[in-house]
Amino acid sequence: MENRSGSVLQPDDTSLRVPMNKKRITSRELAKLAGVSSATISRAFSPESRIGSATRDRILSVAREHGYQPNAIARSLNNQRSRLVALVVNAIGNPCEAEDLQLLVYRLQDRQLLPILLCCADHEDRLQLIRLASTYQVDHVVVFSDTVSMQDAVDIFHTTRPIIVSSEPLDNADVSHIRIDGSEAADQIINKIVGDGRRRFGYLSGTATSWIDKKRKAWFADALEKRGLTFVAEASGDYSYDSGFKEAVLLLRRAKVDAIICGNDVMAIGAVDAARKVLGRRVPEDLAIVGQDGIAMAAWESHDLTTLSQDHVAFVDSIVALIERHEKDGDASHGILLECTARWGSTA
Amino acid sequence: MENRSGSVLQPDDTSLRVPMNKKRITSRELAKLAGVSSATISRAFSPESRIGSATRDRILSVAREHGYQPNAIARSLNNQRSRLVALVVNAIGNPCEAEDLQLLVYRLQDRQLLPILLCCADHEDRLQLIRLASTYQVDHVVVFSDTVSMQDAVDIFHTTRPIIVSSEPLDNADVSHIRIDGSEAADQIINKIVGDGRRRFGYLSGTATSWIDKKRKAWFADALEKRGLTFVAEASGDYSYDSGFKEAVLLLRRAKVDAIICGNDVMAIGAVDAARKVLGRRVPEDLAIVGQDGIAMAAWESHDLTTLSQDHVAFVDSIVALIERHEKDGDASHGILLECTARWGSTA
DNA sequence: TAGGATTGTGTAAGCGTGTACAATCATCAT
DNA sequence: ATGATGATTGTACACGCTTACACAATCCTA
Repeated sequence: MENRSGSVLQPDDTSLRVPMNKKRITSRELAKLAGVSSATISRAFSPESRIGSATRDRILSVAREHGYQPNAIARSLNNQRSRLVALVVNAIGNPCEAEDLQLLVYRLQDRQLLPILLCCADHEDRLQLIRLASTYQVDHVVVFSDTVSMQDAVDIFHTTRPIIVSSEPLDNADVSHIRIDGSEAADQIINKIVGDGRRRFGYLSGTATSWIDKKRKAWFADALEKRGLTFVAEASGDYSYDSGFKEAVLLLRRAKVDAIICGNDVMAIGAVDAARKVLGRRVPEDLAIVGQDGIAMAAWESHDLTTLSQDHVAFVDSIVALIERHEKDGDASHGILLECTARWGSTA
Repeated sequence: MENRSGSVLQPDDTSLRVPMNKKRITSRELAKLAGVSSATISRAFSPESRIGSATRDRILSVAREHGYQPNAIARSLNNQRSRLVALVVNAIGNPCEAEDLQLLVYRLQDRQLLPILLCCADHEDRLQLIRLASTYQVDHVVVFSDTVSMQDAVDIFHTTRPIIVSSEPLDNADVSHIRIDGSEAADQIINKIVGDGRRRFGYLSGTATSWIDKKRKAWFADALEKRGLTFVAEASGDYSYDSGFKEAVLLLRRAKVDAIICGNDVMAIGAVDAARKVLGRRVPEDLAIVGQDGIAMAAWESHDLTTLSQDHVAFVDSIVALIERHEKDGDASHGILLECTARWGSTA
């Protein structure tokens, strides 16, 4: 406590701004300053409250002068409403999740909701992490990550109905969910590729623990089966470019395929690079490659990927719609179904 | 395939788990159940407290049984410590920010700190948004976005010393900052390109409101000047691929240049694509292109970009270090300087 | 065995809000 | 003129937790 340094010892430096290190002022102190009770302060800051408009103006002016803002923590404790939303995500390094997240955050901000971000991918104890977030009494939870089970989410957030993104039809009454279905689009894609005369398909899947990945694979497997075909080679990466690149090299070296379906776009881009630069195969002439997600990057000239694409705007709209319905009637659980579409590039 | 669920109530579905919609139990209620006072409950959950280990075990067991977790909002109100960190970002759609953010979030989570994410780019009233976050009594603020001024950050977070990322040397005692300097690396890059015989440089800058962008340009302009050169053409985008693509086309059509420096990697990739696909110029033979950021994608085979790269790990380490120093001694403000490095690809 | 130190627990007072209820006051119809 | 009415504001408590303080029980030392 002896060797304090910095601006503390400069009482002269009083600019017009609120000085740093000044303890935050409370509503009771502001009440003194404005000559009213703290209840009136509170009313001045909640638009629905009945309060004389002259009083309100005066209070707001004094508040501005002293840099007062109501303490959201105290308000949350009282209200039983925190205006916080937990977003449980695998990792935002993946462009697909980053793009969706970006959109969602904007939409939440517009509604004065603040997102708490939880990244599960590299966290050894996901549940502990999510449990921590749940103690902040978040108003809503959106689970993007398929590495945390729906039942765990329900258990941890007793009081909040989670919004789950999945590819399975769910019948759990305790959650609302958005189901992504790409079977139709996968069928179109397979139809086109088979129509081009290709018969030997490989699948390059993402993380093994991901059950969304299994579902994605099933969409294509079903489409192949309808035509009397199956995957003749398989490999498994981790959704990263590097893994797509490496696994594609291995797969192409050990198996004769003329088409590869990849678990996501980033891996598909890696696979294209591997095929062209390492194996010297022409894409799409010698080898068709298909991604999944429909990220912006897939449409760049340098990639121009054919991909099973999700409608990102509709997706985020759905999440926001579910949040709004939960705010209205906390009781009901809802489900939304979203269909994917084929986005045609030059790689298949 | 038959699923298209609306809002369906299913009251019979009672599993063995903690039932949904059960109101969260409080410490006082748990105290009754465990036959102790609520103070003892609190002690059981704070490791430093003096409490009999038998009592603690019993309480923790009863707590688990009833799904009790201390309410972090109430705890924060009491402690004056929320364990929340505000991350003020432009947009996470940009891979550079997404990668840094990803790393940082992991590091915060390891320290039991929870990030509140604020995206400023498309938000009309940034300050209002940030003000909202400040009411949550966040323990720390990290400002990545150069669209919000340092002084605004200080004003809004009176009580918290913001951590600012900038490219200017700051002498504001109220903030800690991390300064990114790329002048040395820019000089190396220019040296190499000039050594290759190129003399006509163009600059493709990012968002006009960004002053980091100005600084980046200055690094290269200075390096050119040292060699008696200047930028002979300029254009301005918004850090996106599309803008990089479009502006590069325009720039290349109206000016004769043999090298383009871009404000970030994503724009550089767009410029490369434009040069090759639209203008039919060979990169790097006819035209050198350089990016900035050093995102993972820049190193992909399909791009193999030469770029002025930041050390992302060191960057995030610095932020974490500043946070830890602030936790230790809230009084002092600190500064950290990070040098960029040149990362050589095949585009220059 | 006494007296102090140590340990474990309860009591009560906040932390900064929102809000039900009471109180005040001006307005207005009778 | 008077009581009813509605608009404002103050008072007091609750939200769920932590912690200073008090107090009882146990332990140690001489």
